[in-house]
Amino acid sequence: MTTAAHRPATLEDVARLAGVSRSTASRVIAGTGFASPDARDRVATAAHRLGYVPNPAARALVSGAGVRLVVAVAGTSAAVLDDPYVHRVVGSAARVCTPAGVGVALHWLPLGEPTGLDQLARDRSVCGVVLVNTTEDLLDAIPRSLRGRVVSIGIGSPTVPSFDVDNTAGADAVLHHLYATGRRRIAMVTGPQWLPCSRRPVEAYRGLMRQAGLPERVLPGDFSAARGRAAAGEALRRWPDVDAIYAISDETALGVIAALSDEGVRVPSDVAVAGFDDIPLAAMTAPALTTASHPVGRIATAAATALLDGRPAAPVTLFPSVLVARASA
Amino acid sequence: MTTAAHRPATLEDVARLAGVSRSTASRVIAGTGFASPDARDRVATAAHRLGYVPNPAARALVSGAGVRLVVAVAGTSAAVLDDPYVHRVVGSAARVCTPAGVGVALHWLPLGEPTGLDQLARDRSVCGVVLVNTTEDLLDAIPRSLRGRVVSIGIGSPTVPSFDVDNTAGADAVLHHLYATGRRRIAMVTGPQWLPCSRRPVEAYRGLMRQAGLPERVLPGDFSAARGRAAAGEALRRWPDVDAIYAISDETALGVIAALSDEGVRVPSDVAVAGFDDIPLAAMTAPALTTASHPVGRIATAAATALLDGRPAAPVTLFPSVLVARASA
DNA sequence: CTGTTAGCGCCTTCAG
DNA sequence: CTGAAGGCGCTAACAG
Repeated sequence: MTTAAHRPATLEDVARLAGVSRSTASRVIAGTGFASPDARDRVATAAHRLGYVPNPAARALVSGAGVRLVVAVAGTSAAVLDDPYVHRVVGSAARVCTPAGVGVALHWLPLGEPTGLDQLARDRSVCGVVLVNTTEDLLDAIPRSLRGRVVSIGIGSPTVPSFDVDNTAGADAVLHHLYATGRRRIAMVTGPQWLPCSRRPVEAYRGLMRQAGLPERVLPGDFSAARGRAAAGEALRRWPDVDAIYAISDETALGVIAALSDEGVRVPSDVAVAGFDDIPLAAMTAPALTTASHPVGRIATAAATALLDGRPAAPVTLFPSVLVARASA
Repeated sequence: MTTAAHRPATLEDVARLAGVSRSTASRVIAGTGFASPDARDRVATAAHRLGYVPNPAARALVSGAGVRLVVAVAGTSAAVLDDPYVHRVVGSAARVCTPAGVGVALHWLPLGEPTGLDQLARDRSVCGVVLVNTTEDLLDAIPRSLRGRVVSIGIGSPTVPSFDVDNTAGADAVLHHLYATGRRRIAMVTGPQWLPCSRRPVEAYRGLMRQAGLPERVLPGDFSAARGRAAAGEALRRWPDVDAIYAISDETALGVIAALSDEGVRVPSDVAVAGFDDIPLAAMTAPALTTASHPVGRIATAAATALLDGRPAAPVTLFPSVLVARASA
């Protein structure tokens, strides 16, 4: 801790100063194996005085561990990597990986050609892969050698633990809220068709509409605000009596509200609008957005932690999605 | 590319299959040094057939390079690491670092005790540090051994290249817009006091107000939407004639608008509101937010790229901040 | 132009 | 309980 040595101390330096062998120093610093209290103490002191910081790269090399955790995002174009959702996942992952000496990498998995995973499987610096926007095809394409080192934020499989929000329950809660507050002409803006986890809310919607004897009005979406704007216009045109629009993303919902306002339609008196995610700004818009929460940070943290821990995770970890009733619906 | 070998191929395997030495294989794969067209070809073929992927950790170990790029964020609490702005920086950095086999780590630098940097300096797995929320104290505390491996998103120093948005010009543009559209009682909500780059807009504001003979009305802020809500109330109470509120963050501006709406104050007819950043949602709120753009992604990309390239960057790289006039002001 | 020779910093059997 | 020895996968001088 004293001198800012120009050449950072190595384990060798610590061992020499402590008057022990590298092996012993290694044991006490890694906290593995035996060491006498005396040795333990001298090594600790030496390490402290030298300001010794272990080199994760060397450590990984010898133990075959890997120094990078890869966030692999499926999508139609590399632009998915700029998505705020993806950034939240990467940020949260980086935060938990840092203390372990692991860095985070960000990969794009082009939809329909899942060979990208093969390369990751052969990269010995990769300690694990977090799949985002997981599809069935993707799960099928996971190389055997990656087994046990892959988790999914979204759907999983017998060999790939899933960390996900309870989409169905979240959608149900919002839809019930809409119904309970008197809405009967409810339109829905979906997520991307190819994304499994955006199908569940649609099923929930169709089920409830059918059950209540209400018309089904589905508009395809892509989670974007721009799509929300367009979808609102379509909804108004096709179904002038619409009294609620449920979007599967807060961004989209805000786009819907913006378009509605432009058209002179009032929210929520004329048309109620609800979203999904509860992004930080959802509480700050006018009107404040009614939505279901989606703890992205906690999910990503759990997924990354499972990988770092190494031991097999539960097949499915579901995070609750709770209704947040605000002004927009 | 053929077999998904259970044990990933090493350079040794490639060399053997190609019938050359490890060194030669290394040269053609790393693209460094000489190699006959023949050797080059055979190694390439072998590597391809084996699906060889170099191990960045081993490579870094021997070349002394480092496998992690650290995003180090100064702040009063570790909660800064959850900031959307920070996540954007990390995401963008991860994207450019990935092809280089470098992972991204995320560190919190507690304000006022800059010893965190010492530890980073001694970690041989760190190839570079991107400072976020840089303060003068932080710049002073950078260990010599880190020189040339640190860049700053924010203020810099003779030894630390700065990548930043042109705050002054951005603030000027917004303020002039406010003035040009007839606003004369302009209040401002600042960023955190300790953050150097949030001081420049304040100076711009004071300068312009003084020059125009208008009253100075400054409210301390912290970039948060919650603070925006509170600040709007204060502004209304202290200066009932206020006709514009300029916040140094879009989140804060949206908080201001929300509070104003709650109070029955109309935006922009009663009070104009402007922000700073142009976050994606700024165009989707009602009213759409007038702001100045802040290309966080490009800035972070440039900063990370400079570190990866290794060669000294320009002392200051300024990104333009352009006025985006929408409905709120 | 190519192969040989040394390690990078660390962990992990093994004898002692 | 401890030290000696070997090697993780790769690159960087060197001689040939």
